[in-house]
Amino acid sequence: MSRYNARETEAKWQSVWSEQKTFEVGETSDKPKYYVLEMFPYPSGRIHMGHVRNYTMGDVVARYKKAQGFNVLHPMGWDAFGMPAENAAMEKKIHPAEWTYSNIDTMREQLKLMGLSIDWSREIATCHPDYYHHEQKLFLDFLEAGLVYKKESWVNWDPVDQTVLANEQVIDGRGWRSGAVVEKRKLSQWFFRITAFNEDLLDALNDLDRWPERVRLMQQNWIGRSEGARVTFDITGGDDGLEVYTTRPDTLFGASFMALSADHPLTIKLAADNAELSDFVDECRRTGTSEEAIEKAEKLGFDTGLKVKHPFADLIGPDGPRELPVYVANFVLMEYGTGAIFGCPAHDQRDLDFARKYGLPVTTVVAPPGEGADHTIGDEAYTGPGSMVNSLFLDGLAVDDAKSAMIERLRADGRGEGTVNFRLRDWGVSRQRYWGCPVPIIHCPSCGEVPVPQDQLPVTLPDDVTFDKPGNPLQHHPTWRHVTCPACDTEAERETDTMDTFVDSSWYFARFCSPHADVPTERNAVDYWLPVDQYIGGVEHAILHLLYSRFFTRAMHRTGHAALDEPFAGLFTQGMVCHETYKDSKGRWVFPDDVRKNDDGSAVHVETGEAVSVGRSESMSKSKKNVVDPTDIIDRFGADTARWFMLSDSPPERDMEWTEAGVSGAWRFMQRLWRLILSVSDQMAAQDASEPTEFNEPAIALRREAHKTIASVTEDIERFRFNRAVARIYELTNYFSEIKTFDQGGMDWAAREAADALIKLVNPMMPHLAEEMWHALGHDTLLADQPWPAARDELIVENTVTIVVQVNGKLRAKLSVGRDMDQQALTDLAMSEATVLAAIGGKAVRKTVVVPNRIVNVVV
RNA sequence: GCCCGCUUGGCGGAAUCGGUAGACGCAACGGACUUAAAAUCCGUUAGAGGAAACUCUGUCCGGGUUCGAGUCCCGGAGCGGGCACCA
Repeated sequence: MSRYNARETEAKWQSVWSEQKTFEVGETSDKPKYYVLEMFPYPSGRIHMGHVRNYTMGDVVARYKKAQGFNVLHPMGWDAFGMPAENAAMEKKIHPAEWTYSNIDTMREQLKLMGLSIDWSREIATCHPDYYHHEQKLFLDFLEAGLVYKKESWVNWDPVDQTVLANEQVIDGRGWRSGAVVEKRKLSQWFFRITAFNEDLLDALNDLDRWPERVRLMQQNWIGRSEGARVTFDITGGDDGLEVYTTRPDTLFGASFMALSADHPLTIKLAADNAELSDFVDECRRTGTSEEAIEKAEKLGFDTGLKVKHPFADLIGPDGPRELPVYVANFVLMEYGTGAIFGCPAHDQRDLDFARKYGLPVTTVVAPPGEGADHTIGDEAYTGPGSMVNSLFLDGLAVDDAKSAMIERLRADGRGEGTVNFRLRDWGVSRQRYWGCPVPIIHCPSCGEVPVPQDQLPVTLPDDVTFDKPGNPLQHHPTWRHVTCPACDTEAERETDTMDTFVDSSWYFARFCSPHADVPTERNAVDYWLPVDQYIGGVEHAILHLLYSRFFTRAMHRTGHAALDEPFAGLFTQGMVCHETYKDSKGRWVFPDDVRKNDDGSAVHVETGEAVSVGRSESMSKSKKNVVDPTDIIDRFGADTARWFMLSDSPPERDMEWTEAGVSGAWRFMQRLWRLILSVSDQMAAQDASEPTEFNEPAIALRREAHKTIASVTEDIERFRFNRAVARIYELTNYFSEIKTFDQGGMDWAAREAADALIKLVNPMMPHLAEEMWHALGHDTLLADQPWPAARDELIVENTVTIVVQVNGKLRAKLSVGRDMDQQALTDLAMSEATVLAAIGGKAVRKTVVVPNRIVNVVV
């Protein structure tokens, strides 16, 4: 019997699908639409196993939904702007565009080897002017709608590379590339007003019922809504008021100091003629922003000498906090709240540490249950519930009641109000880089910031750039930025900042609906396809990309480019692909390909024969060399083997381990299934034979197995339990393999039915093999166009059931009886079993619990 | 520090309405076929006792609810993830 030749067969069906445009779709179908999308790849060079896992899952869903009768959109594109292309330009002297497009060509070919059901006619690359043209249009529309603005802000500045760095690119206070100590600089930056939607972005999370709970929680925390109050303190001997934000207005009578951010306007004003304070402010700014730096940084304050009056000073006795000293403190952030706080040491740990350090009073205002006004605070602030003390009109109230009472009183006195505060900040998108979408703005000395007129879009990147000096090549370009002002026709300059690459990926799912349109989105197409019904990708994008996309969709809605707010109706976050790690005796990482495992589990280097130590399994990464090249696997075993293994064993949301043994297991199954279909094919009924009226027992049993499998695989795919679906398919295959003859009592017909069903169930996972088997059984249709099989419930019901007999909850016997047996008869039968009687041991039966068709539990 | 998740054989994992723990796969072991190997096929495989029928113990640990708990509740440990000078 001939072995299944994956390489030839896969190439054959891939070209058939391509020639017949099997997966190309339009908007005019009668079928309901279904949009399946996997996060598009960055063209880094070659595809990796993470891509294979991601796109296999998406393809299972896409092929399954197509079989279920949906008009399925399943597109692919390239997230093609970004730093690595510029790094390659600097290191390898190759133009970013050339590097990127050549990577795209390589990766497209690799992806095509996987046999994905993708509509390649919709392919896009974000670095192509056809794409970023429309991104610039969106930017200008958002600008007009007030959703884009420019402001000065503090950024991480790398003085060597002369660029702004994202927080993630600052490691231990140093630039990740240059190693230079990062400075904080105030720069003019473009921002997207994501905070315009903060309440809605938070509330709408509740309706995303097909998103993982975890991701919704992460976004919720990121948006960070808190309820509190703004309170104004008057500066003693001045006209100005200082406003603070607090979530604990109830503790206002426990206040003992006020602290300002180093970047607070008042701080800056004071520092102007106070050298000591000015030095302190500089010191604060030098403090690293890394987690570690913050952890280690001492809480420092600088006493400005200023005092503020407590809002209720008139009510407070001479011993109370009528006046508070004003400090500048290194732990107060200008970006959160108002950049100023009042400190209540008794009920906030950080305030307590600060108060102890600077000898400030600590007054208890919340007494823990059972304690009174004389309760004293030691080294630990009390943050629990209790009743108010030392707080005049709040005394005796519980914390929550005191909060509302205080807010009400502040409002009545005009001293403050209850407010909601968000942690979420506007999205700074300016990057001083070449390989990104140019911001379509012209700076005119007389007109200010002028949008590039529609008919001058796109603002394209110049090709002739150099990367031989630090900074933004667009700045160094001799002519590119010199233009005339569209408004007044005098000399002006282009904006040389480009946009954060997260902007590119914030709307690509919409562009896929009408990828060749001369506007950002064709409304009939986006209205038809969006939202994405199933989005699949790594959990590492749980916050940024997914939040930005949710913002963008709202902004596109507001500017008329779409008619919905939520881009992704369903989201699935997949786990990573892991592999064992290997190191040689010198501690250098070794590729799995260079390792040979011995039977005892030890490992040696293939070439040198030197012993290699086996480390724990970690997510595949180039730096640890624990990577396996997907095309290598596809070349040796076929794409179907790789796909099948990806789906086997591990639940898709969890990390999986890639093993050679697992791959060969998948390959063996592929061969086994092929042999099974060939061996039974000549015993099957003809394709068009009508269903017999009678079936013998083996035929009924085979049909039951087949229909049970159809039902559970369908359910498993619907619920993203691919590992279970795989197990069910193994079971049916095993069952099928044990039957030796198919020639009587309707068995030939049942065999045809079961084989067709099995092939259709396997199709989303191993489409090439399935297509080949389909044709081997004499079908002349394309399996990719065939409907999903329907499970017939009446064939699944079993007439015989197994009843478990327990005594005091312990298994003692199993009975095989007819379905729906009378409870008393069942109990009698159970009580006649020797093992049951032995377990009862002559004791009196207290009661018997009977669960129909399942269990009898005798309690003694 | 706050929030969230996970913990089941040698391994990945099934069992999620509270009702047979270990489906399915991998690995291992034994056997058949073969001059031999590969491939394939058959069998065993949670632990302990027993010739066997069977019995006992078992789902991270300690309690609890229940006729019955991997599953529900309380407390704890370990691992992983998110957020964090957030006022």
